[in-house]
Amino acid sequence: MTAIKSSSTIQQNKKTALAMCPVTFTMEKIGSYWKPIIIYHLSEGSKRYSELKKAIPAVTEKMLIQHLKQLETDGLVIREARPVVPPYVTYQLSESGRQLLPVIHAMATWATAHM
Amino acid sequence: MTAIKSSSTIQQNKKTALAMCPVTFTMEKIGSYWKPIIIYHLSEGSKRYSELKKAIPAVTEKMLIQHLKQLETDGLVIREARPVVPPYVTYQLSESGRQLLPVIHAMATWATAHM
DNA sequence: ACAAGTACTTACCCTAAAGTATGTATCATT
DNA sequence: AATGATACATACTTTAGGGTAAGTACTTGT
Repeated sequence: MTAIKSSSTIQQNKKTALAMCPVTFTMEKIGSYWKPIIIYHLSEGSKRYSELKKAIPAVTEKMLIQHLKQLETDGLVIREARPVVPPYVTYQLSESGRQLLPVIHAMATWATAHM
Repeated sequence: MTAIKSSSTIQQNKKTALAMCPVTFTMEKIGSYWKPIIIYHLSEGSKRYSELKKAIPAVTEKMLIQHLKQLETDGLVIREARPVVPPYVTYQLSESGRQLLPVIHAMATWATAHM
């Protein structure tokens, strides 16, 4: 987890933008270019960590778990770990995560119309 | 305009993500946290540069024109300059820019439901 | 002569996000 | 005893985005 300097101007601007702009709030949650991809793949249903890795070959492991953790703490995905060896961990969209799908879908339709 | 290193892995990953994921394509166009705000303010209609500046006090001039230029070259906004002094420049959403409004709206509704 | 207004432009710096590489724990299998 | 599989963790480096500050052009008003 990267440490953030809450005193920096960037963070201050983000704060005010967040307070005033709901769109920016959503961007905060899904605004990296890996997160929408992860969410998209989870829209098909629950997936193991290794399945996600296979489904998204370009992502590095660091990025993958980093974003999965963020999505989890943001309440968008649910992590389930079975206490077995080797580990068996699955990720699935939460309710608010699923409610993001219209957003994802709206973006996808716009993109396909304008690529 | 910041020079970008097209050889970097980041850019390579973006390319493959763009080719495969329409959502990422949309993110490329509106994925900074100023762009959605700018688009939102232009959704009310054509605005002068100085009006946008007043409407979004936190944005610096550099960021504002930088993103306006990008939005223009991406075909999302239309710039009109009247050849007068002092300059009179207006910005408005293009057709594809207006078609983004459902996306913005979807994000806003999700945000207000989950803040 | 000089300030003011408008729409930029440019040079420089700082930070957060992303990438690279390597390491860890646990048990089953060979 | 070594290897493989799984799901991470962590130290270090690079890069793109954003911020700061200052300057430009052109004309009108004082």
